[in-house]
Amino acid sequence: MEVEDFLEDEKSEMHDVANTEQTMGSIGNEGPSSEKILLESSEGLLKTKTSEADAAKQNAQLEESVPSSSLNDNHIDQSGGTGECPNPPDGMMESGSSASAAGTGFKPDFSKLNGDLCLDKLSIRELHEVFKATFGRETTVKDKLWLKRRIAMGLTNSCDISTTTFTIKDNKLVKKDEEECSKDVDDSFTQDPAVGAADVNCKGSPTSHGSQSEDHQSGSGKKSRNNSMEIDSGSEHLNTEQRAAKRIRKPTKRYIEELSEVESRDYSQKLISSPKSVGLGQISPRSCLRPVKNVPSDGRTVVTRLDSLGGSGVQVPYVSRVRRSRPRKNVMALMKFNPSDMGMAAKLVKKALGVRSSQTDDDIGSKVLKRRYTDQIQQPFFAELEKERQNSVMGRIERGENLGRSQEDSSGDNSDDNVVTVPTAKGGMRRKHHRAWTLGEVMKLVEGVSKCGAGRWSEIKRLAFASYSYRTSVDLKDKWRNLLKASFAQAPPDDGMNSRKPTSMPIPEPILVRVRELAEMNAQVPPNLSSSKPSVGSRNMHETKSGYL
DNA sequence: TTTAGGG
DNA sequence: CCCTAAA
Repeated sequence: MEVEDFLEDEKSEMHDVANTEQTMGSIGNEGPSSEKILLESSEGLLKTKTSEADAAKQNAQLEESVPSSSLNDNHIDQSGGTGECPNPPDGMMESGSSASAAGTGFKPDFSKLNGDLCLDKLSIRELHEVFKATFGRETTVKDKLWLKRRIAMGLTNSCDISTTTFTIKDNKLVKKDEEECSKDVDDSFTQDPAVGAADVNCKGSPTSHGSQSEDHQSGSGKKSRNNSMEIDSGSEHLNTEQRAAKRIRKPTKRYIEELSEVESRDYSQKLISSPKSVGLGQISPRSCLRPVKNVPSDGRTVVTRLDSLGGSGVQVPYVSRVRRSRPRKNVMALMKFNPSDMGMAAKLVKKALGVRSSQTDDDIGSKVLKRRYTDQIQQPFFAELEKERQNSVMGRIERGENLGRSQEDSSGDNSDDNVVTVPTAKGGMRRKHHRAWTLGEVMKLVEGVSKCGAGRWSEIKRLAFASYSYRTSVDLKDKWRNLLKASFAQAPPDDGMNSRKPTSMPIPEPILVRVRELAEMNAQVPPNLSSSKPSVGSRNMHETKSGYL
């Protein structure tokens, strides 16, 4: 799981990089010096998950760091004007290429990372090099994943400590302040060849930039609490590894969803400031409501917000929770079945491609695909069902219904989803993940029950509702329960049954009749009512049919 | 994971 | 619709 998480993280990081680079382009021009872009984008890769606070901090440290899209000019000017690197020591950067070295005095060999910015693509050997460049020492670890992880982390951390502790020169890690070098670190480092050089260079190291970086840190909740110890000290796994886990741990889906729901309104209204953080000039302690639009390769827009998890900033995708449905193990099997109901495909496609940027839920995308397939491929069983329905009561109804309110059917699909409502503070309980049942759905359900029997919701779900990623088996069950209730509650066959609740869409009597039949077949009839509806099916069935045919 | 029920 | 206990 961890591995997966990590991989995923890397993926998302890449997206961010793309985004970052874009942003870069525009900002770099006005920036003090534009050569930094290179370094910055590299940094961007690695600090994807850092909070805005961190970003601010880095602003101070890098002469001008990745301006997250929402950072305003102030930040940049500030950081730039602070006189970042007062005077980089002579030897420091051989290239004097301003940029990199600038604030941090940290100049890893980013060329290794440059270009595709993807550690993934590097060979072990290359990774070793990068590792060396990053940590200033060799490594013999063969594990690619470990290396990548380590490097990424090292670089990330370097943002924290580099200012006061280390600097890199010619691929070698150089300690800046001797005092800072704790024994532990020394010990571990003396094992390394590179350390020799490090120690030598230790003296002439640049002056600390801590001063100005602290200025900024006053604004960012947490300081860079780490000194030399924190850096990769060769104690390999333990300390750092744990920290790594802490830093990059992905929020659970549930967490994301829940948070999204809660904050959804805030976003739609004010993007930057939330009620909480607006008052404080500083960054909100909890989560910086800062939606960032990332444009992944697939073209979809992903909105993320920053949240602080475990102390470190994490980009939490802002999604709208449609429903927690268990991922299907066998998608193909799923796609095989699907009863009719076309037309929604178009809508869905539109929706998926549409303006909605919050549509991140995996549902939609796959839904569209599934839908497309399933429109073509129909499971024989339900195909037949479909055919059967053409001449049946249901068919009649369905078609009529579709004519009458087809718009609503599918638009209900659109309008309702995502408008997830949530309990409001002052009591008003708005609808949450509510999706009105369309008649088509109801009928599918009924058909499904008739075939599979009530209770086998899973089956029915799989067969008749494969394409509705919402609607879980539980939903079906619930709906059936309601139908049952409805079918028996009101509308005794030949009574004035026009007294329905104006609120909910009335279910056509024929359907109710059918439900009743099925209920009786399944002995689901409420005991008290069972007597009132003794003479069964054939008559009712016939009557109903004739009535509509 | 799926069902069955209660809330 | 959500949540859970059971199976």
